[in-house]
Amino acid sequence: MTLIPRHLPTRSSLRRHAHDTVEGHSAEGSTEQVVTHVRTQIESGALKRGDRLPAERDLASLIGVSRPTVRAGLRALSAMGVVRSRHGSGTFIPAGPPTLGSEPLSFLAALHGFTREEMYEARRLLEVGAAGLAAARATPDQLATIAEEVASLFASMNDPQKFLLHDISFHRAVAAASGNPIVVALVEMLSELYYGRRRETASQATEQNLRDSSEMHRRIYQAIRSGDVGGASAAMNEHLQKSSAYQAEEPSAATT
Amino acid sequence: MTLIPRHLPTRSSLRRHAHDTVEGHSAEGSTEQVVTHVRTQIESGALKRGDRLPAERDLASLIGVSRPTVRAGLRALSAMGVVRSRHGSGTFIPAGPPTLGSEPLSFLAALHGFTREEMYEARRLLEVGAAGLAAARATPDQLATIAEEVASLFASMNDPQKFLLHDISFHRAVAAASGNPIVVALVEMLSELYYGRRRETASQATEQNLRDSSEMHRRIYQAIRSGDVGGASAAMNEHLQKSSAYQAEEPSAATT
DNA sequence: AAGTCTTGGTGGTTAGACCACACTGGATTT
DNA sequence: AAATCCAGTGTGGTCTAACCACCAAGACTT
Repeated sequence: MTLIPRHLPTRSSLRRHAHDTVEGHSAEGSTEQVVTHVRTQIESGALKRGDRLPAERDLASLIGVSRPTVRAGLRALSAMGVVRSRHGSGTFIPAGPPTLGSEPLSFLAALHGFTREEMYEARRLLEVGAAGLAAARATPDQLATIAEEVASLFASMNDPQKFLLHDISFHRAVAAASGNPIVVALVEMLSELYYGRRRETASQATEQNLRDSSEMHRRIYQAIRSGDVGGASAAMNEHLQKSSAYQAEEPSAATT
Repeated sequence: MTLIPRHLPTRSSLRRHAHDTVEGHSAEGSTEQVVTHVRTQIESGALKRGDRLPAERDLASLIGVSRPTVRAGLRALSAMGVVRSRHGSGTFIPAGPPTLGSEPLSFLAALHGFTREEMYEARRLLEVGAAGLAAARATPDQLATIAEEVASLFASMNDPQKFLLHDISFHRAVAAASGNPIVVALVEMLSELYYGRRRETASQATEQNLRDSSEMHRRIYQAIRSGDVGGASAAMNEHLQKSSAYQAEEPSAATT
């Protein structure tokens, strides 16, 4: 038996042990405690959209962990979009519409080699349904937003990059008109992923492509406006399938 | 004028300045450098699924930041599911199928008060299409997996919790049969969100509910097996709409 | 009264140290 | 000789202490 024990209990380890005993959560890391704390505060209504979290130093003493640990938890929450830190001002819960962020999906795409066809297909499943819901529920304001984007599409047929931006905006507007915030978040996530990829090759689109695309967008809008659920779904379906087919024939299609 | 300048340029600030000059990335925080570094390594193929990242200390000296900063970046990547750290072993890129994780969506649900109907609707849009794809593409193995889950559903009609687990597994299996990894990831994300909520109220389901549900699952399977795209979609649509309606009539429905 | 400057509080980063865990390979034991 | 044990080494996890950069609001000056 050695005379000098290798692992003396330190202040921190004792504190940790006390926590385990009190909370009963088996093996919850200190960092997880921070995330759990914030989640609890949110679920209990103590933290709402737009609220500011306590300062990191205060959170540290409040939860009973060190500041770096608090920072680790907040960094994780920040990566999930739950929280957003502003240097010098504090850490806030974003107030805007629910958004998921496309970064995780973007990493997944790079790691698993998602193809353009798979991306279009996923968008198709989701947006065909979204267009149908929009046809049934769109408010006049939402219809106006969609109509504006259609107009912008026709107006930017000479600028593929600008066209792409309005293309995305159109699909977002349709999703918003579905009235379902989850659908909005999902469509936005996929749209951003698509935009990040398409941006590099958008200039390959011919003006004829853009003209046809504008026309298809217009048909989608008209179906939504007239409350034609089946027609809106069918038009969206046709649009996304044809767009995918167009891009498959572009020169750079082989690089995938 | 004070004799002692308050802000002397330090080594770190000088180094930071050099970075800005060299890279040209305006105002990219040190932590972002870590994320960007990993992303670059992934996109260049230097890091693949299952690979192990360099040790944090090595990454720190490699990128030119401190270890806590490296840890912050890795923590963010970990929250996005890009990376997973195992105490004592190292930091790895998960090797399994592409997954998004439902935690961000769960936070969003708590913050924005997503309703059960909205969750069911989002699932419906996605899974109706997924069922159609499955009918067109399912391999014999995938069909077998779906059939097994149907059998398990019938076998666990007396245990609502068990039934719920097989219910989720069934829908995951259908999504997997769609052959589209993005769809799989999205369906899984929504399914986990649904499971986390339904778990608490699953016991309220009557045996008649579970019997009907099993029967609907069976019909979905049969449509997929016979390659009936429209039938599979319609069956899935009916199933999710009826399930949503069932739950709306349960006693605890008012708590939402 | 308007502009400017100081001041306090906040997140961002660094440094060094130590602990807890996992794997590996040699020493010990059987 | 084989099985077992155990210490070493490397890894992520946490802590302490300190400083920097930024922001907003109050105090000061003009």
